Amino acid sequence: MHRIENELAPDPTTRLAVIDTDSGFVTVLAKRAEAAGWLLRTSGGAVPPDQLVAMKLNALLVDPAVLGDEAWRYLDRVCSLLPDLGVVVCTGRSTVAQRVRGLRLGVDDWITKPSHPEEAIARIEAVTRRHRRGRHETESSPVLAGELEIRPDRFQAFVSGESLDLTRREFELLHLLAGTQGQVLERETIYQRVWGYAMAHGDRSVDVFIRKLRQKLEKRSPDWEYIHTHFGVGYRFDPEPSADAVPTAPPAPAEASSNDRSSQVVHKSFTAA
Amino acid sequence: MHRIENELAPDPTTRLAVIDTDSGFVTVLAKRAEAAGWLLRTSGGAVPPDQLVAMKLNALLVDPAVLGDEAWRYLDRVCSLLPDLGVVVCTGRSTVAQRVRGLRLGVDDWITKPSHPEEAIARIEAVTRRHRRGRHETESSPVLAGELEIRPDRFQAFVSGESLDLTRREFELLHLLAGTQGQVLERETIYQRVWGYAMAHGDRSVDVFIRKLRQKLEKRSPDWEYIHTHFGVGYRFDPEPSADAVPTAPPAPAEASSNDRSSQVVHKSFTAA
DNA sequence: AACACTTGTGAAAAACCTGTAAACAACGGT
DNA sequence: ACCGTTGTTTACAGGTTTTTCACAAGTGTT
Repeated sequence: MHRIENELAPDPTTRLAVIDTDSGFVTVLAKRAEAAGWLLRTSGGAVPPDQLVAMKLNALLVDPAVLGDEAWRYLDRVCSLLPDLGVVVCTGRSTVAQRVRGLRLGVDDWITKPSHPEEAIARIEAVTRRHRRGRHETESSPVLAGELEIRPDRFQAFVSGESLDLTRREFELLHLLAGTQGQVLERETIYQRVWGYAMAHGDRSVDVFIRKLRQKLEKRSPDWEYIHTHFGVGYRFDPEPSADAVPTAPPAPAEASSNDRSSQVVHKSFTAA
Repeated sequence: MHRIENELAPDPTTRLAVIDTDSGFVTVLAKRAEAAGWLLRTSGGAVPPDQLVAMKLNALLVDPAVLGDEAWRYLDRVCSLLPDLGVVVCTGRSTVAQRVRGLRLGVDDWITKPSHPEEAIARIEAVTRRHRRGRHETESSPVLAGELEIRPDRFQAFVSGESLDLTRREFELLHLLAGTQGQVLERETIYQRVWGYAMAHGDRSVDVFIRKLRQKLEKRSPDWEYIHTHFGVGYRFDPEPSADAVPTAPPAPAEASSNDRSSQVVHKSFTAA
């Protein structure tokens, strides 16, 4: 079919932190980043490296001016502590010597203000792109949800070790949903992210795949409900034990239980917009 | 066909090609590059992408001015064919739009003349640094998998001392797979890593080599299955004894078993479902 | 209650993927 | 230039997945 290559959000989760006090610049940047579907966090001062680790960032944009005397030391620490993080420095004036020093330290790109936000974004993209290629392509950290274990490295989901036998599309749909737990996603959004291009009007593919997913989930994990329909809107992924599940039972599949709604929330803490 | 020589060595040095006619700039750069021990090749005009492949470059510095009208097309082709190549563009004047376009295309950095050679070098370094990190080390230590012994020092695999008679490609494919045991690798990834450049759409080389590998594996190690197909995705290497293998045998192939990194024995918790 | 619209469902059709074999091209050595 | 080996391309059969479609069932509104 026709694919309307949409440049928007081919990568669902770029996590960027900005350390800068130039509010005008940051605002524009934030708008652009949001449009691209990035997760953004801004700070007006140095963020301790261990906090950066906790944020699981892909890229960091920093103006050393806000770091004061500690700037070089800070950059050095960050770069050597987080070799997988893309670091872009954005300064007012700078000398060749400074830039060379920074780049040698481990900074990936160094741009100077006034800088067009679009270019900053493009450079951050370039840096993270390179980065992603370096480290093993696929985002391979498993996701847990209800009884489910979603393993990107196998393109498959499991319940207590048993595969759901998902096809590729099914897996990608599930992975997307699980990655945005608790959020209602519209069909258009889902289609765009999973299929990679814009959904044609009247296309029911998403519904069909949701059904297939529900079937396979039901088969392996009968006592949980994962995908909820929001009439007129879309779908929401949120694992919860079925109302009609046998709480105590002789053929007790009791082992589950431990997992309750509040504990799933893990991810969302990042978007402290 | 000129080529930077000596493909045999693992080659820790940076291999850089420069496409530019600014002899002054190039000369200084060359001096600096030589001092750093880099292998350098310069050209006054576009170098066909397949020649770039043969050069096994780490980085390419190019002034689009010498490419004329073809510049964008050329950059696009090079970047998509060689996603692992660090590409730095170096122009006279340029607009934000041009730089953004370039970076989006896959260019890693874009600097403008007049540029201090030291900075150019530093940026090329930054661009290749990323890349090198991800590059899996050409380990020469033997790998054990099922009944297999894979010996990179011989470019060959053995079963109880007997060679599988793998060709070079076959060996590299097997080595890659064995090095990522348990993970599903997509064809594109496999091709990229083994062949060194991007897979053309519709290329079946990977499948064909998988079959050859399977044949040779079957011949020497009939009771094991090594390569698993994941429909719509790719292949996964995970040695496991065939279902139909003779469990007890006088010429007992029992000896294997050492390898359990990919624990087939999934922990089925007492879910008496 | 009737209506317009949205969503669930099952099955057929179309598209796609993989294993296989064989032809073809490129290369290296004699 | 010839020949065997290695790597690439192509064609096809058989199977799997994805898309499409018609209709049933459900939801919210007038």
